Amino acid sequence: MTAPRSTRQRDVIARVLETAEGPLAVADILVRTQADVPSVGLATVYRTLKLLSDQGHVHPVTLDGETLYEASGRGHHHHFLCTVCGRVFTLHACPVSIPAGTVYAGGFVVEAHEVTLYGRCPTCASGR
Amino acid sequence: MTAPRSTRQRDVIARVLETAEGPLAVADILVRTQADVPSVGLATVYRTLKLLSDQGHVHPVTLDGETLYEASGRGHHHHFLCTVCGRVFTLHACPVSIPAGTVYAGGFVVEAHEVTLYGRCPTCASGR
DNA sequence: CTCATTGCAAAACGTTTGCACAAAA
DNA sequence: TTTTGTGCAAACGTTTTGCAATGAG
Repeated sequence: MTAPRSTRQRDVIARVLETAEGPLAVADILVRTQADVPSVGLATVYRTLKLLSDQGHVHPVTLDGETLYEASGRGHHHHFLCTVCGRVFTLHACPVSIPAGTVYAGGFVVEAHEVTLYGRCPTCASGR
Repeated sequence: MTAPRSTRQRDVIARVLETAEGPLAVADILVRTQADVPSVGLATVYRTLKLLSDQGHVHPVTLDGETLYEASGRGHHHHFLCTVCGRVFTLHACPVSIPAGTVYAGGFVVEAHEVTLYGRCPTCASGR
């Protein structure tokens, strides 16, 4: 196999995702990348995200109609979207127990699941 | 209040959604509507979907990056996306028990939840 | 040198909007 | 008539792609 050549842009974009607290919008990824590589363009961000996705290092999360990206390999988790401030949080708790291969609801073989919770985050819930 | 005037297009689009087995893509809604009203245009479909959404008769579902629409008022349900045939199914079973108001994962007040299951639908699972 | 990667600008795609015309009241 | 709804085409924002120039080996 041919190992992809390492490039500054790719490394920076990968690190932006890896160090993020949660999933990021493309526009967000662009500005964070430009903090290190000011000349980087939008096309490169999109191309790199596709490449990293194909390699499995990153994956898209569609949340509330917005496409965000997050680093893979962080273990099983879900997302919480605060209906007040709009921020997205990563929750490592899981309210679902359906092992892969479970036959559910009359014949549906479940391989994976995704849960999105909506409500008030700790900050917004405390009235501040 | 002014009751919206009934129109053929609107009625047909609403009925398309109401009689659908699950959420539909906009392109799908267009062709199904054109079966009854061949002259209908895409803009009218979008405008009508927005109107029906604002009235609460219909709501968008973003699934796997695609925006689909389904009729409201069908009770609590979730979606199953078949990884083989790509079809979306509506499941009235719910694998989550988090009543509204539950404080979850250390301070997150949950008001609603959404679950998407991935796997093989009954047809694809039976090897046909 | 060769060849993958980049930035830019143009194209493509899904969705929205302006406007003149048609339909309903 | 007045008013609302419609179709078309243009506009819009986001994502993708063609291409010439750059950068790495």
